[in-house]
Amino acid sequence: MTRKTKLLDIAEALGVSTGTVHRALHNHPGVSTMTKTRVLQMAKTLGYRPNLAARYLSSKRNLRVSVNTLQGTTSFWDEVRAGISEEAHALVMENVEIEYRTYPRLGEGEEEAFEAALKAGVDGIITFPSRPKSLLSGMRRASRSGIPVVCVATDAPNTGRLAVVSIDTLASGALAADLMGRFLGGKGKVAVTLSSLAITEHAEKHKGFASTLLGLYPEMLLQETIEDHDVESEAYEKSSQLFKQHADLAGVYVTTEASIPVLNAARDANLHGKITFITTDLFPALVPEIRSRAVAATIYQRPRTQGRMAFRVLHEFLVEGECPSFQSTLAPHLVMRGNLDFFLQRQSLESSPQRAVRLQSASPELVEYFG
Amino acid sequence: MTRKTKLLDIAEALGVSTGTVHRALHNHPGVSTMTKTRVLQMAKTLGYRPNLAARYLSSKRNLRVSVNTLQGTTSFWDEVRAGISEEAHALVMENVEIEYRTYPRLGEGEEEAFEAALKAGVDGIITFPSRPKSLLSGMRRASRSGIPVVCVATDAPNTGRLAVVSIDTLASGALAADLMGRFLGGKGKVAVTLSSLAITEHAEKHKGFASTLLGLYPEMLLQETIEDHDVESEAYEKSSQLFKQHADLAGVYVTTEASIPVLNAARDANLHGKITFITTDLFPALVPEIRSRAVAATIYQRPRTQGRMAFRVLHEFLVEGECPSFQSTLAPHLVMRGNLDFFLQRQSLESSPQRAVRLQSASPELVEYFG
DNA sequence: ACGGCGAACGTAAACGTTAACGAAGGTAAA
DNA sequence: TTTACCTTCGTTAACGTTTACGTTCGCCGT
Repeated sequence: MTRKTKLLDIAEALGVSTGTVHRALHNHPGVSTMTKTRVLQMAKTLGYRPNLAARYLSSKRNLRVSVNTLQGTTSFWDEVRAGISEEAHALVMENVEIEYRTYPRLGEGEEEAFEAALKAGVDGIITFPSRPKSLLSGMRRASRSGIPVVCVATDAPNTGRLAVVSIDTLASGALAADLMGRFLGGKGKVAVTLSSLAITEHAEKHKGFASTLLGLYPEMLLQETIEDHDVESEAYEKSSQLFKQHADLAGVYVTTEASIPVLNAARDANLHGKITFITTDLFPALVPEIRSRAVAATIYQRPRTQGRMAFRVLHEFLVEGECPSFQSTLAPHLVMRGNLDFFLQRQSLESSPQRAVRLQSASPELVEYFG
Repeated sequence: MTRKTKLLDIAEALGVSTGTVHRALHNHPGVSTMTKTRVLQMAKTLGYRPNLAARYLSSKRNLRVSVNTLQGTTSFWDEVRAGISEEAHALVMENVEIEYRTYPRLGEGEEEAFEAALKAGVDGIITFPSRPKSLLSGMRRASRSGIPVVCVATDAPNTGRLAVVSIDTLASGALAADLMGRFLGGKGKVAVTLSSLAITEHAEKHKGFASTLLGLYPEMLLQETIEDHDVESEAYEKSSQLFKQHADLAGVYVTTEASIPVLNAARDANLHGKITFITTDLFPALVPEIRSRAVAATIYQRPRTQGRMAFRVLHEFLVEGECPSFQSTLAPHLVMRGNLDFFLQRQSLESSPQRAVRLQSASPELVEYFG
């Protein structure tokens, strides 16, 4: 294989200077249409690919990305932010500044945060579009200005966003359904509780659950769905009512983040050991419920990995002008009593990443890490 | 925050030249002990961290890594190699050459491949130590020569290897046990088939399965374990015998790669629908078994991700002199009939990674990707 | 005293890209 | 014609590290 072609190769092949080639390749002003097309053509035939090391070394601009997420009452978004921060830190090469903009509740202050990020002139945005409609205008504008926006956890369709990183929602629902069917021996009444069918993410999980359950376990009965709008009291009230109406309920798939109120409602209705629960996410309050086997299984949405992926996609686009894919869906992890401890251990390990250094051949310049 | 300290900063602070600083930091000859310690001290107080872009741009040495794995009859190792290749390709910055050395069978040609890699003078090795004892001498030598070795899929203890990337084996076994217990309603006879208890990986899976099963489902009975040594006929014979001896067997956890012979033995013993199977890995022949529900669930070991992680760890060490951790364990994925299709779709997507480019702000230099 | 020889250190040219500045040439206004 | 001002392009100094090569020294042996 011949040496990699560089700017100078293109320049010499055309009898121009590297400056002209650079301007042509980057759509900078000051190049005639003729030479620009000639440069582009030659770049293509020579198979030019930029040397990122040289590019970074030369331009000391630092990228600024805004991370707009829910405030961290639930540990989910803390983990997402941790994943983003980790991946950003791993890119020692680059100089990335991360600005966190959080909003307290679903849809509250979401649009303002986005506008603030735009006004601040960031180079890219990672956001959780809980209310896609309210963000539509802002995201469209960002798209037109060439500012890439990556959605995490849930999609915002038709907004011109660069990419979306999320759990495979259909697969999550389908897995929950198949597990539920197996756990219950293929028969019984089951129900789903979720935040709101208006959110793409939850609607798809429900769809995956329903279609798989009906397809694989035709003897099972799916009751009507509960929407709690992420309000704990609403979750408790509505599920209490559900348990009252269906005393013979065998299983519940809880897609809500507010799974504790649902469990409490079951406990108060004296259905504690009688209902098989499959929940979503993994947070401290859920741990004893899994350990006591009140919850049969929970579907872990890997927030940290979602954060890492989101940043990686955005960064790759900012640096290279392309990104791996428009849609990155992760397979969820299944956590049960059996492997719960391994998960908790993994989490605690990840949150205090003690970097390993090999004494023998470590460069002396790295001694600082020992402290 | 002040600007990053560079070589020149250290040099000026001490009244020496950048060349001396560089030699001191890298243990190169030609520096007095006095100045070397002074440089190291100053580097630490100034918090020097090398600029990797400049480093790479300057030195055009390319890294060579050897990947020693099993020949790709099973799709597992093909996926591992694909993951390595993917991650290597993603590092556009660096110039990494990957040399694949494969051996036909477990322990056959393994040592020779390792010696060949050492003799070829590679900068790092990724290997699958199926017979850790046979590799011990070679790996010890590699360690002394400062050549990092990363183990994939299974560990090779006390060999001085840099790191190991594998599935969390204990968690895998524990998850299988908990699922088995739930599927079977907490009672019944179950058995385990595996390759060999001499392989760390399989021994740990068995340990996780056994302890979780006995701990969580005290009414279940665990029969003695079958070792098939990765020979298909042996797997068939021994499991046939098992089914004959225990006609009331309720479930089998198949950790072997040779799960098909076990399923066939059950079919020939007319136990087809009566036994709940939990298998390992996901390969074409297993797909119809899952679809027909002969296999209740399979534990997917994410070979591609293992490959990616292995390369990433090795690369980070080669470039930065440190690595994220000595032990990277991945959580396995659970594949059932419900989410099978999503997994197959994901695999096919990953194997033909169609890169997405955003037309609007894509640099013209990237036009080549459209072809 | 001379040459030779290391050890210890300085010097400067690479690596490929970016961006600021300058120099041609042409056109339009004075 | 001169002045000014574009457009189009060439020139060059950064960016921080690596590395080959030069330069001092002091020391030894003849």
